[in-house]
Amino acid sequence: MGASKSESFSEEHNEMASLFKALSHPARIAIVDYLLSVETCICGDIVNKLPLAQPTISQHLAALKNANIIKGTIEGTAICYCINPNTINKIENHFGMIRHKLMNKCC
Amino acid sequence: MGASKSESFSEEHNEMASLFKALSHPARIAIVDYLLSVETCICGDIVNKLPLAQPTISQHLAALKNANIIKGTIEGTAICYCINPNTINKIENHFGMIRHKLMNKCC
DNA sequence: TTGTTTTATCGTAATATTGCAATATATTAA
DNA sequence: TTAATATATTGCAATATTACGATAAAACAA
Repeated sequence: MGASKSESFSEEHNEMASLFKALSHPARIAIVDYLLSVETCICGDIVNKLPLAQPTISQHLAALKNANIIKGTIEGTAICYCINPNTINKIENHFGMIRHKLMNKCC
Repeated sequence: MGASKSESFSEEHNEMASLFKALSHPARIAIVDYLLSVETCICGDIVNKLPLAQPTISQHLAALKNANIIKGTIEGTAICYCINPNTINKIENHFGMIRHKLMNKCC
């Protein structure tokens, strides 16, 4: 007891839940927001933008990277993180499906 | 240590994170999916559709209701849950913003 | 009233997340 | 090589989530 019974749910439901879980922390929303606000795919100064220690931010970045929401490429000693548009598309499609099904209902 | 430093982030970032957190469990995705699949806003048989005990489902429903993703109206001894389109709109708008910002970038 | 049905809450155990200091790793510069 | 810089990992404590049995609460039926 205590552990999530993810085996009991469909792969698609688990996948969407994982994507939303990756976005379920304000620091990770802020990271995505920051990555969208800079002209180029800017790197490690995320640490200076958030009120969290470097290891904590590294973990949040790893969570976003693990969910394929961002991707990072090594650039010298720094790493250049940027949004992965494919994953954004996937989430948008999910809500497109919800929107479509909602239109056929009253509520 | 351990607790989320939500005070340190903007209200909007916290709000979006809360919405995504409400959707970050496969059971809750499945509940939303089920509510979208039935013609009318059907009620308590969600319990029979998911491999979870009734108290657990009640908690998941409460989490969705608390995030304003679903709303429930008392219907005799049953409760009729259905999707709240306003909250779906809010999330869609967030991704609309992301989409808009992404278009002005290369990555 | 009593019994039935439906949903919510309590209590508790198992597990997961969050945050950070300390440390490790990797790349560049000198 | 050594030093400096940038990011990742480890280890641990605090907190949060998940799940369910037991029980409570609310609405209706008889």
